[in-house]
Amino acid sequence: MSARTSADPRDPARDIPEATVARLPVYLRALTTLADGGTRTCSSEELATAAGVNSAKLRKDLSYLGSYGTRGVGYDVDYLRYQIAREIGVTQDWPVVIVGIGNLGHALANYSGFRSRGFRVVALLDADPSRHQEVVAGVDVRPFDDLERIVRDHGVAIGVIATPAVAAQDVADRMVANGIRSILNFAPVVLSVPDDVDVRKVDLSIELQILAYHEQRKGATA
Amino acid sequence: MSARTSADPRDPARDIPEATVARLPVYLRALTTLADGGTRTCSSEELATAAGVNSAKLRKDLSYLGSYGTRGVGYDVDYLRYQIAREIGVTQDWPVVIVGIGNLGHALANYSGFRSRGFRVVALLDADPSRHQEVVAGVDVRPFDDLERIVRDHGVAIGVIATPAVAAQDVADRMVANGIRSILNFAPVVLSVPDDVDVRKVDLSIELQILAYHEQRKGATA
DNA sequence: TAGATTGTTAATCGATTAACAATC
DNA sequence: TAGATTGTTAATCGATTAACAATC
Repeated sequence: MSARTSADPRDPARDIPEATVARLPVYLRALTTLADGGTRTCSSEELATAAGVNSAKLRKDLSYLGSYGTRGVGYDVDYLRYQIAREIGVTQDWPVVIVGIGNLGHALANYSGFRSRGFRVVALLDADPSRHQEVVAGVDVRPFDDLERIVRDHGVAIGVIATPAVAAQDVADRMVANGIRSILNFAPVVLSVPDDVDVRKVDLSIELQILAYHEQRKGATA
Repeated sequence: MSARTSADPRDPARDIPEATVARLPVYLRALTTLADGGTRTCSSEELATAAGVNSAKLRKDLSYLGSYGTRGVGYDVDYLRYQIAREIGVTQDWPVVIVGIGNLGHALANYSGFRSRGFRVVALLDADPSRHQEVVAGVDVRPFDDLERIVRDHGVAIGVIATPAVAAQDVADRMVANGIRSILNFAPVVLSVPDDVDVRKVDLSIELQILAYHEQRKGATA
């Protein structure tokens, strides 16, 4: 009778399928857009359209969280939004550290979407001493060696790697050594980390290559 | 006897599973790293490790392309690299246009990984006239209205959207109107486009939210 | 030949979808 | 009650994996 296999959707230890987890932030954003537009209630059909999925998938996904709609009526936008935010964990504030303040690091530090969605950039780290005078997006750029102190002082659990490829594994090792167990990696390398560390990667040129593959095939059949 | 359902892996019109297509660029990068390090031949086990997958999945993926290994020996690194590059379509050069030259647009324009992987940024477009004097990464920033001419002159098939969310749908509509059928979207909105247009999205805060979900659960069970 | 490693098969697992009973 | 819409079921589809025959 492990908590991991509980069938009760309100059990916080049950597993939500990965594909569903990846879509919850999309639903959250769609609900926020609806709320900003003055919508108080919506059907699964409306929300699905706003999120770019079909309504069967949306309802199936929401069923893993619990039963937050009303049959014959639909969903209360604010209520559902809160439930999803709570499920994801963005009702609390997540301190984040960004390592590597090149063009991409700058863009990330300035990205307002982080703050508005529950993330707070508490430090920007760079190995280059000539950058340690800079202030980016109101945050001081600090030496990479400050990582340990910053993780401890702010309780950082999420690290973002925006360094060149050659530095990324070292940065990841140091993050892991300091207790960070969730890493968002923009460097084009496969990071090797312990099993209990989560790495998500964003690789711009991989995305373009996937598009190129399909584009090439469109040309061939057209 | 449709070409779409051909079983011959060398038939260029057959379908490769999406999950496999998304991993081919990873294999390509791993092979390039191996080649740069002087490796001439590798086993599926070595390549799989370098790419961060298991060897059964790697071999299954490669089997969709053809039979490019030698039993008992492994794969010739350069040969396999060429075959994957050809399959993806990055043996040719893809002209790309980037719209929206904020922090992220700058980072994308300066990203050397595009050029080295078969993509060439032919134009940077921005709606803000005060930016039209700028030169970023050796490319002039032009008015958004130049899109039609640039797509025509350079044969652009891939567009990158790095504008604020409110502008993204308009930009997508204009791209589609000008014949672009592959879009990489960094704006946090669901784009609505015709069926024959491919959209891939990169959403930084969604990636962080997925990490936050898992991080929250780690805390609960630890 | 003996050892090594690919390419393929078949079983399993997870995700998607349509349909509809439950119920507001 | 009649109409609308959710939450769930069950079928289908696609992806992963282990095992191994083929073959260098």
